[in-house]
Amino acid sequence: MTDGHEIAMSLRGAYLSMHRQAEAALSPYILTANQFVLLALLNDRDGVPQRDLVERASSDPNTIRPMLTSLEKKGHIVRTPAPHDGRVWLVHITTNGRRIFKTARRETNAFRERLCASLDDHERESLVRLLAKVAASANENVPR
Amino acid sequence: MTDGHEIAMSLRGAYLSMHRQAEAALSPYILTANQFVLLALLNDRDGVPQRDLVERASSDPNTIRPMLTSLEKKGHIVRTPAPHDGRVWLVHITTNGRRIFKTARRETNAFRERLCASLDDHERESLVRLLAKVAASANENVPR
DNA sequence: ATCAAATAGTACGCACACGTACTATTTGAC
DNA sequence: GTCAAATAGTACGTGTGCGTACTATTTGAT
Repeated sequence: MTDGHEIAMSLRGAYLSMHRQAEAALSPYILTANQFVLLALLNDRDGVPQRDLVERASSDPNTIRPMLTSLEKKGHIVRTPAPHDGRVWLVHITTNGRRIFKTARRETNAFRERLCASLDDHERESLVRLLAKVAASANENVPR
Repeated sequence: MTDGHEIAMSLRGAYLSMHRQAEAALSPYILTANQFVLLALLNDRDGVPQRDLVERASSDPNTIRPMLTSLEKKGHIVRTPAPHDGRVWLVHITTNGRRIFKTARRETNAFRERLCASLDDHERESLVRLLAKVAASANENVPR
């Protein structure tokens, strides 16, 4: 029987292995895996509050903040105050940030293809669907 | 189409959500999720070199060492020199460590059941199998 | 027997991941 | 209009996660 402990250990093992590979693949571009994730999110949609990135990255304000500071120092992003809400800062990816991101993405394609290599189309879709279920059920008992 | 990026983001999201839940569930027992993993491994088989734990925990010597130091300080484990190899230290779980582990495991059953709750038997088995494939394909291009 | 290579572990540093506690600003019930 | 509650973000501390560089010990080719 497959129990919760086994699922937890598999998920942990797969994530850590993937994360190590991602860090190694990205290091030539002086980007961490997490910084790459932020740039990918901003490449899709920028000019957004930090809160938006926190949610899209499945992360936490206390984690995102120093990463944004670091990306800002490198010139990959800028933050501007939101016009209609004094609490909010909007995060924008810079031209430079977009360029670095696209280069890093292109040059790390092999990493992403390796992730898929051992799975057929149906398995990939299943995996994403099952992981989404796990994330949802983990999150649902976190009320506000 | 499900691509590598989508798999990576799902895996990241599921792992981080699960990890947060695990930390929250374990905090009353003054155990982190990772310390719990080590105690679980030692509960299954102890008197083992640190290297063995590193592999079974999908981890790294530099990560395991401070965790063992911390568990040793709490009296949950002890380390003894290996009789036949002067480089090796064998890690043993103490009676106290085993007791704490079993209590923590019992009291966090709900967390592990939540992980399974949204998945049927077949889905659980699929998920574990697919995660193992992902971990294997991530690891296989890490030669010695 | 000798010594280079391999192996187990340590030391230290950077980057998350996230908790608690805080400030600044906005919203909404009255 | 007022003020409590909610929201966005900051500040700081602990615990991984893992890289680089190191010591101690063992192994294996010669």
